Amino acid sequence: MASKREGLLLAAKKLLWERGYEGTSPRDIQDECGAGQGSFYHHFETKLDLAATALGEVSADMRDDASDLLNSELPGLERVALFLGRGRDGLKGCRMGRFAAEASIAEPKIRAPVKRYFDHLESLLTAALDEAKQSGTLQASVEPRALAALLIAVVQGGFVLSRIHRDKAAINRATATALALLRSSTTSRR
Amino acid sequence: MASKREGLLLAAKKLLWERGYEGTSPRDIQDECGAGQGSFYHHFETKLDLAATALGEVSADMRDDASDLLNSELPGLERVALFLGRGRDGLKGCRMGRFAAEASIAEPKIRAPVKRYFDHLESLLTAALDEAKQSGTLQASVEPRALAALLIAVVQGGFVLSRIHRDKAAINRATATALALLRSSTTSRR
DNA sequence: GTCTATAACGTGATAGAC
DNA sequence: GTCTATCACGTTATAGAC
Repeated sequence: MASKREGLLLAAKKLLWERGYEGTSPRDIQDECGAGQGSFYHHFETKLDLAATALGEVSADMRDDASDLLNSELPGLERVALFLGRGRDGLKGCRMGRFAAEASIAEPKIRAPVKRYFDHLESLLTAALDEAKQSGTLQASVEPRALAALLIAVVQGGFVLSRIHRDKAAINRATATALALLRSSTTSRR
Repeated sequence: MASKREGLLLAAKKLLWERGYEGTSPRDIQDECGAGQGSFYHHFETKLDLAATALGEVSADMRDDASDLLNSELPGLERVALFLGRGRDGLKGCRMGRFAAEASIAEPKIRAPVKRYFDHLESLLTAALDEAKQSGTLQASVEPRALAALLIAVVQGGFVLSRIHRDKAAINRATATALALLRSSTTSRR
């Protein structure tokens, strides 16, 4: 029933990830999934409308993934280690962060799902770091919220490094170094 | 004499910073500096050619700035502190790093000046961190080169945070936190 | 719901006058 | 060197048939 609609959404998610909003035309999306102009504009009012729907779904999926990873029973710092240590392909870019440099980020419909993801991630990391601080694993001088933002920046900047150096692992070295630094500023060292 | 040529270059530098390569048309550049099509294609073969020239100059300027900042007489860690602590307007984006997410980064003429800047910056930071390690200010467990890449990632990711949260100071909080973390993992604490 | 045809506009570049 | 006119093509969308 909603076959073409789902196809268009799937194609949009793929191309928005690979090329961003400005780099993806309605025509590209149609060709990707074998739909015509009619299907596109029957199911979605504009390109922006389709992109907003697609990004809303991607944002929700990514928030769920982050929750699964950061809400475990493990100690706070180990949950953060899991987040930093999960392998990433730096050449693909972040499906949310890639829009930061685009003009399209000025569009509320684009920015909303993106910001919602980052706010959610920051909350999860802050909670984990706060727990680490309470338990004495982390130094008292660091503020969990500021530290959470820093770690998110490392991941986003890691994507930049990977793309520039054409080295998909550069981002993983950056996150590993961040974790090492975090652990080295830890109170309990046995 | 080379008045229009210089005007075109200046306009290109400005617009490439604000809108990126794909977001800037030859027409935009002409209008920005009051030149016609003729001037554009007399002085530059293509849009890519003009962009490469403009980015080459911006890259050189930025490398010089970085050298001035990081080659002082100060102790290694203090030079790094100067780099991290220099205020940035996170909403403007990095004139080199902003191309990382664009398809244009695949063009050798675009990528070359960008990569050259990041390589230079990494060398300068590595040297400063190496000195800090030699003098015992920094822990022996951290590798200067990996740490340098991490700090560059923090700055680039800081731009992403600022743009997404519409908070030009978000990047400065990220770099300040990175410096605090670096200092807290330091050996000599008086 | 899905298709093809078409339109209005912008892009990147060329031609040729001055 | 600089200008205006023009071009082939792509983009975002609308119209109307099936």
